[in-house]
Amino acid sequence: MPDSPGKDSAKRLSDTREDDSHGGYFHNKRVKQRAQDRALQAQMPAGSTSRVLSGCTVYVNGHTDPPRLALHDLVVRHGGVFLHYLSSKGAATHIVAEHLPPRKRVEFRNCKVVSPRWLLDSVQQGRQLPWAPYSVLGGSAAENTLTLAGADTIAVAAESSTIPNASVNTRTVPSVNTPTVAAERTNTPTPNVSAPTVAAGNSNTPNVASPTVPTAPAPSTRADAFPTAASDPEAFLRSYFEHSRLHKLSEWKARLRQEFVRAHSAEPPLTAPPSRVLHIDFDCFFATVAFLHRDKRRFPALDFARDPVAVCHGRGSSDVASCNYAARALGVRNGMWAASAQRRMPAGTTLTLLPYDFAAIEAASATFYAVLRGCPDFRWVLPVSIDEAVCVLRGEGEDEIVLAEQLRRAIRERTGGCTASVGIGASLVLARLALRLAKPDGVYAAGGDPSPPDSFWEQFSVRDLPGVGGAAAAKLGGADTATLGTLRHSTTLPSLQTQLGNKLGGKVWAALHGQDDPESQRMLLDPCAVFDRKSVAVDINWGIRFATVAQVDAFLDVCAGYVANKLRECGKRAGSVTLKLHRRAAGAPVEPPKYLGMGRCDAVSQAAGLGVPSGDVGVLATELKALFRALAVPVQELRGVAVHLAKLCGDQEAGPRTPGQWLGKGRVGAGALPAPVSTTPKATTPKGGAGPSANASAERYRRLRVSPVKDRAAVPRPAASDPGVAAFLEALPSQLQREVRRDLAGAIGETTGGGRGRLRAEMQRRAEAARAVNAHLTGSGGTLLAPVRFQGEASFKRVCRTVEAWVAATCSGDGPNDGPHERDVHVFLRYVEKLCAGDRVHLALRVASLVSTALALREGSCGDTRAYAEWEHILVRRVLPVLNRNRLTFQTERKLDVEWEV
DNA sequence: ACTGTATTGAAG
DNA sequence: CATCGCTTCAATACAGT
Ligand SMILES: Nc1ccn([C@H]2C[C@H](O)[C@@H](COP(=O)(O)OP(=O)(O)OP(=O)(O)O)O2)c(=O)n1
Ligand SMILES: [Mg+2]
Ligand SMILES: [Mg+2]
Repeated sequence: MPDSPGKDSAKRLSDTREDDSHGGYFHNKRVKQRAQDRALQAQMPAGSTSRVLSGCTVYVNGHTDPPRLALHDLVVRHGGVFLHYLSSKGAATHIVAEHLPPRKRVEFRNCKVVSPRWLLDSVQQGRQLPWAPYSVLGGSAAENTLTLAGADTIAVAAESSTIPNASVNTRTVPSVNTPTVAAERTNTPTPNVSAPTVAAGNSNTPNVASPTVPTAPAPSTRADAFPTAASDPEAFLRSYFEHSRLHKLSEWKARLRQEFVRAHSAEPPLTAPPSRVLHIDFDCFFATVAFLHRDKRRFPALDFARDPVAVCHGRGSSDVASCNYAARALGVRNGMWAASAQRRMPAGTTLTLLPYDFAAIEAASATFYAVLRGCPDFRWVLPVSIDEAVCVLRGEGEDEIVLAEQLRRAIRERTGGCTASVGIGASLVLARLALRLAKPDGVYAAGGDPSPPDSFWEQFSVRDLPGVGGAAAAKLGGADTATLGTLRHSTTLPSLQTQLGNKLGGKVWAALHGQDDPESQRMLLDPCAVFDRKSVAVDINWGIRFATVAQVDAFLDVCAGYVANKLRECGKRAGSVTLKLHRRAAGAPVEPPKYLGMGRCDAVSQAAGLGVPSGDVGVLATELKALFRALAVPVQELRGVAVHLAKLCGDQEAGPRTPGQWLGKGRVGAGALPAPVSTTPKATTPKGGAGPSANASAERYRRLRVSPVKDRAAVPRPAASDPGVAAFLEALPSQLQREVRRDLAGAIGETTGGGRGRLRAEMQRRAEAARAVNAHLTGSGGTLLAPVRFQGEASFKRVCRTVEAWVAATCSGDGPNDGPHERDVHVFLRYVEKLCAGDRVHLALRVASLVSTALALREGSCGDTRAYAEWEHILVRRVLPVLNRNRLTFQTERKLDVEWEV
């Protein structure tokens, strides 16, 4: 027993409590370890952790798969307590083991002894699952039903017997990926194939849903039984991301990068690139993990080296995430559809489709990175993805092949049989190419001075070069590009640059000489700068089907919430937001071949600057809704929605033009920014029962005239502008600002010259957009908007005309009777409020901006400054507060650069 | 010559 | 039943100044 038995029980008790402040120092190793674990979790990126395992105290007994190291990471990451020693049986809430020898079986007969699967599945489903189905001691349950987070239900066969099943594959697994017999790999010593002693799972594994096992239908009736993007956007997004491999790949990558920066940000960049780098990558990663963790009752005799295997969700248009090398030999590739893969099977051969096992993938990756980070030969372990890293060697790496084999072996043994391959070279590109030759389950060190010999290059096609995908390969296309061996002798730098563009041409040219281009080298010299996040986004291009604008608005709210949360987690704010939409292409079928897929689409996007960097969900949602209307994709045609935030700056950091500018104006100190519009009380509104007095208006007018205004270079202004109206303008979503300015430019005759190319396309798009927007606004579609009436007018367009006429009439300049009548103002305000209440803030914004446009136009020509001042007052003091009152959809945070009071 | 935005392509 | 087609970044083209 590692723990001293002499400890008094009070202290022992405190070990299992949350509070460790009872003493001035830690009393034993376990407490210290737990503190380390908490610190460890605190270090982990916020989004990657959870409280799923809180309340669990886990002890891992014996050899497990995934290994103790990976389980430790898992438990700590998800808020559990990990015990390294078991001082008493009661100390742990759960004992995790693959199997127990008879003596332990007796010892633990009253404990919850579960297979590691319980941890993996609990984390995956986001809640602590019942432990009984995972019991290692054997339960009596015949069948249990687990409810997934997404509310689908699957049948789970519980382990019915504890007797080691002779029919289960218990032979040791040296590796599942057999190396190719490539004569070329002469400098690769044959991998040591002496059998490690990791058994391939003893199968306490519950039967996880697989593509070939239909999931039991839910009782339906519940509205959220099958959440769709339209019916329940939040639940839809959660369920979708739960299942999306690409989402997870991106999320994992971001997490790894963040962890790297956190660990290494203090280190200075290198001044010269390292002399050797080692690129390591799991072989057919998802497929290998899925095979090793497969349901061995369903697939007892599967031979991973000979039988083609692929990982996917479904069977027809489902993407193959990863396929094994047996499948690749038959032409199957990652990313291919399952049906397409199956079509490549010769007669008599079947492709086995296995389900994803995301939790086991994470566990294997944790082991992989732990092994690499524990290697003292590496200066840095640069994460490339969940299954791949570039290791920067400290020295010349004399025994690099031996080292590589040691790593591969450690990883294989500690992941229960996942093989990784290693490529080594003098540059990133050479290591990458070598990795390709090494696969599967091998090592290849690229030599040659200064560059490898022709025999090396002849084994690659241009597609093998990093940065060369389908499009670039097609541009090269010619005969001399069959292999890199011929290409590197036949081409020239200018020729490559002509065909591929300046940068890619140069990159390929460098690669053909075994060198990294400067951009790629940045990762080796200053990885933290490269890994520092420069944008935040969410993309949903699956399951996007809407019938109404209101549904899209609700979806955009969820998107805004998602990115705002992500921003918060990484401690940043955004300076701009982009909405990118996919729209069914003309001629594409309404329902594409892929279930709920996007099909053939056109993509359109538009950005909006936020003025002041923001992370506020209300600001983002408002902009997004305005952008959606600007892009004017008919809702029925929508197939994809993406929100990208850019121009990030730190949470605390001042935006590009905030306090400095205020100080520059000779104003107040840094803390004295004006109050947010939304919180500006209308207390100061000179509301003398009727409209504003002429005096008050004139006074305000003068004051606003001299008050400081935002940098005019940064925010271009309409030719005719007044600070008061300009301030109002700036409070609007930027899309509306843009439209107002464009209207002004058009009206004043500052039209921009006609153009060709993109401008023409843009004009066309605008015209189409105008029609679509009209369809929204006039309500001609009927289904889009219930009418809100103004002066008996339901058509928004005609309302706009009425309002314009009204503004014109009140600014005609005939003296004291000029200015809007208070009763009209009241009616107008009520209309604006109704629009807001009817969830049509965008229309309210539009009609309000219309007024400001009309005013700005008139200010130049006829100069009734009194009427103008009254209007300005109405806009700023009465309309804006109404708009601001709608906090969810309108801004809550943006500040106006105008001094309202003083 | 420089700026900013929209679009494309690649990667895993 | 399907099925879960993300996300980040560099480069480029083009328009405006
Ligand atoms: N189009 C793709 C490509 C990859 N992946 C996932 C599954 C892969 O297993 C994992 C790692 O990608 P790799 O490019 O490393 O591919 P594999 O590991 O599957 O094969 P290998 O590395 O042996 O070529 O990423 C995916 O889901 N879809
Ligand atoms: Mg791989
Ligand atoms: Mg990889």
